Amino acid sequence: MSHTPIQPDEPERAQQRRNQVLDAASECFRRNGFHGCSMAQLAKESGMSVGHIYHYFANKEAIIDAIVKRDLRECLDAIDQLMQKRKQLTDWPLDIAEHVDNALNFKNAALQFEILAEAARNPKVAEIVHEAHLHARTKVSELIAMGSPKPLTPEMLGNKVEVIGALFDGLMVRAIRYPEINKAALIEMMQSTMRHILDA
Amino acid sequence: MSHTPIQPDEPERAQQRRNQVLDAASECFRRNGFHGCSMAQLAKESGMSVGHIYHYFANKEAIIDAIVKRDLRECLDAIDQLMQKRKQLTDWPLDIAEHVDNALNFKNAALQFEILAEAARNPKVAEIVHEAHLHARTKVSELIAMGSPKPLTPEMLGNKVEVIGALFDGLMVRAIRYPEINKAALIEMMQSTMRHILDA
Amino acid sequence: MSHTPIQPDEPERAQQRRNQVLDAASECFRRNGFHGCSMAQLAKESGMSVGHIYHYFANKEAIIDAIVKRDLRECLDAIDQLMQKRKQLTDWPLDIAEHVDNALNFKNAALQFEILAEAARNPKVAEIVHEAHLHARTKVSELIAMGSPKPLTPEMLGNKVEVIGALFDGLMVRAIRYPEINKAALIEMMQSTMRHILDA
Amino acid sequence: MSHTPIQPDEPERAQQRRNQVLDAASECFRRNGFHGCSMAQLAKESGMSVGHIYHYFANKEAIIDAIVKRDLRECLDAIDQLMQKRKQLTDWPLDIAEHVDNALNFKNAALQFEILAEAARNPKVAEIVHEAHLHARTKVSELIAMGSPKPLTPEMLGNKVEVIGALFDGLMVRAIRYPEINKAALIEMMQSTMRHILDA
DNA sequence: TATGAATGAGATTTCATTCAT
DNA sequence: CATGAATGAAATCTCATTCAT
Repeated sequence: MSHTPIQPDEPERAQQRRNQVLDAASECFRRNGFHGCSMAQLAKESGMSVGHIYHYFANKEAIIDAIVKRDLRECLDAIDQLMQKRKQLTDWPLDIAEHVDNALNFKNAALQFEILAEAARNPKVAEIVHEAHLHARTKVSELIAMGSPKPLTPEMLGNKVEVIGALFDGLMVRAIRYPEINKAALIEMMQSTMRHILDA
Repeated sequence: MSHTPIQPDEPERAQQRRNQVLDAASECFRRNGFHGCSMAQLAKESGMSVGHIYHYFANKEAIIDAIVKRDLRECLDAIDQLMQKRKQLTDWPLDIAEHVDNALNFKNAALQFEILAEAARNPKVAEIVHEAHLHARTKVSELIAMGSPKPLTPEMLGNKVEVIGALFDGLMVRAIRYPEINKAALIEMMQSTMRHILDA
Repeated sequence: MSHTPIQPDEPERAQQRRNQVLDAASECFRRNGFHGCSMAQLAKESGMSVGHIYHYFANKEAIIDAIVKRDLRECLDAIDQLMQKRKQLTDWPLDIAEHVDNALNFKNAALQFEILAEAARNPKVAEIVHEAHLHARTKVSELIAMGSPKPLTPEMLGNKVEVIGALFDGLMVRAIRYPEINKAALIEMMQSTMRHILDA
Repeated sequence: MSHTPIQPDEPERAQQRRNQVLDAASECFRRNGFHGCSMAQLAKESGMSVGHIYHYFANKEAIIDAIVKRDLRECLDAIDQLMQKRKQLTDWPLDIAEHVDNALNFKNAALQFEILAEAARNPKVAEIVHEAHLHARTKVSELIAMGSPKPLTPEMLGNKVEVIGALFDGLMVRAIRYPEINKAALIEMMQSTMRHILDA
C-alpha cells in the first residue's frame, strides 16, 4: 500500500525541461551566436516562457556553459564509440570518413568556433574547454597506444595526439572558409598522413 | 627644388584616423569579441568621440569588415614573406617555427575564432573570409609546387595545401584549448608530417 | 448564475495599456509633434517604462500609425453621430455649430496638421489618411443625398462633399493662423454657404 | 577717380549664398520635414559646407524661420499679382483656376502643413504665420471690397475673406488626402460658391 | 510549476553646433 | 569666405533579469 511518491519523476521532468531549453539554445546559438540570441528567442523556440527558463538556469551564462559542456560531452562520446569499434577493426585509420564528415559539418563547426571565441575571453568557458580537451586527449591517447606497433613514451604519444587532433580541428576551419573542399580526396590524404604519424 | 606635397596628408590624415579606430578595434575585439565591444569602448580606446568614428565608418559592421580584411591581409603578407625566404632556402620545412609560434599565439587565435564564428552567420564576412582563403590557397600552392620533387596535378597540389593548412589552423585551436602544449616537440612532429605530405 | 468572465480581461488589460500609451502620445504629439516627442517622454507621460512600450508597439512608427488611425476614427464617429441626429432634424445645416467648434479647436487642428505633414512624406500614413478620407466621403455623401431636394449624379454629389469638406478643413487652418476669428459670424456665413452648395 | 568700393557686392554675394541655402532647404523640408532634414543634407544639397551655413544663419531654427517667411511672402506676392490682374477684369471669380492649381499642388501643400504643424508648437513661427495671415487678410479684403456691388461693413468683409480663404486652404488638405480629386468640376463649384459669398 | 508584464541599463546611431585651419 | 573634423547629447531600440500572480 505504497502511496504514490510525491515527486518521483520531478527531477526527470526537470531534466526534460532543461533539455528543451538546451535543444533550442543549441540551434539558436549556432545560427546567431551566443550574443546574437536573446532569452526571448530562446523562450519562443523552446516553447516555454522567459521567466520559467530562469527556474532551470541561473542566467544566460549558465545556459552557455551548459551548451558548451553538452557539446564537448558529445565529442567525447564520439571518441568512445570510436574506441568500441576500434576493438573490432584491424585497419583502424580507414574508418575516419565519418569523423571527417563531422569536422566538415557547417553547423557543428559554427558552434565550435562560437565556443572557442567565447573561451578566449570567458575564463569559465575556457576552463570547461580545457578540461574537455584533457579528457579527449587521454581517451585518444589510449586509442593510439592500442594501435601502435611499438611502445611509445607518453610525450611521443601526446604529440601524436595533438597533431592528429589538429588535423581534424583544422578541417573544421575549412567547413567555414572553404566549404567546396573535395572531401573524398581529402579523406585519402588524411589517412595517409595519419598512418605516417602513427607509424613514426 | 622644394617638393612640399600639395595635399598629400589630407587623405593621409583620414587614413591615420581610420587606423586609430582599427587599432583600437583590433585590440578590443580580441579581448571582448565583436559584439562584446561597444562603440563607446571603441571611442575611448581609440581616443576619439563616438560620433566621429561614424565619419570614417558607416556603422559597426563596417569596422568589423575592415578588421577582418586587415587581419586576413596580414596573413597573406606573412605567406608572401615566407615565399621570399623560401627562395634562398633548400630545406624549407625546417623554417616553420615562426609559423607555429604564430598559430599558437593566443591573441591571434582569439581573433581568428571571432572571425570564423562571425563568418558562420554573417554572409558578408563569410565572403571576405572565403576570398582570403582562395588567395592564400593560391600562394601556398605556388610555394609547395616550387618545393615538390615531382610534378603534381592541380588536384593533388590542392589537397596537400588544404591538409597542411588544416595542420596549422588546428594548432590555433590548441592555443585556446591547450595552451600548455609542448611547442618544441610539436614543431618536430609537424616537420616530419609536412615532409611526408610534400613527398607523397 | 455567475458569469465571471474566464479571461476577458487578459486582452483587456493589454488594451488598456496600449491606450495608456496612445493617450499620452496623443497629448505629447500635439504639443511637440511626432518627431519632437521622444520615447522617453512618452514613457514618462504614459507612466510606463520605455522598454515596456515596445511590448505593445513594434516601434515609434507603429505608435504614430495607431494615433493617426485613432484620430481619424474619431472623425468618422463624429460624422456617424451627425447622421443619427440628422434623421430627426428638418433644418440640418443649422446644426453645424458643434462642428465649427471642432474645426477651430487648436489642439485638434495641431494634430491634424501633424498628420497631414507626416502623410506628405510617409506613404503608410498617406495610405491611412487616404482610406479615412474615402470613408468619410462616402458617409457625408449619404448625409447630403438624404438632404438634397433633387436627385444628384454621383459626380455632383462628390463635388459638393469635397467643397463642404474643404470649408471645414479650411477652418482648421484658421485655428492656427488666426485664432481670434469671430466664430459666431463665421457660423452664419458658413450656413449660408452650405445652403447654397446643397441647393445648387 | 573713385576707388572701387571695397566690398560693394559683398551683401549681394551674401544674399545669393543665403538663397542657395534656402532653395535647398525649401526642397528638402518639403520632402523630409523640418526635423527630418539634417544640416548635413542641407549642406550637400546647397553645395556648401556645414560650417559655412552657420555664417549665414545662426542655427537651424533661423533657417526654418526664413523658409516660413519666404514661403508666406510668396503667397502674398501671388495675391498682389491677382490684384493687378483684377483691375483689368470684370468677371474676376472666373480667374481662380490658377489658384486652385496652386492649392492642389502637392509640394506646396506639404510645406504649408509642415509650417502649420510647426506653428502649432513654435511661438516664433506662430507669430510669423499670424502676421502673414493678417497681411493677406487685408489685401484680400481690398480685393473683395473692390469687387463688391454694395458697401460692406468691415465685419462682413472680414467674414467673407475668411470663408473664401478657408475654401482654398481646404483644397490644400485635399492635395494630401485625396489627390485624385476632379479638379475641373471642383473649379466650377468653387466659382459658384465664391459668387454666392461675394454677392451675399 | 509556469507565465509574461515590467524594468532600466546600455547599445548603436544621428545630429546640431563649434572651431582650428 | 570657406572647410569639414570633432564633439557630446539625445534618440530609438534591445535585452537580461525580476516579480506578481
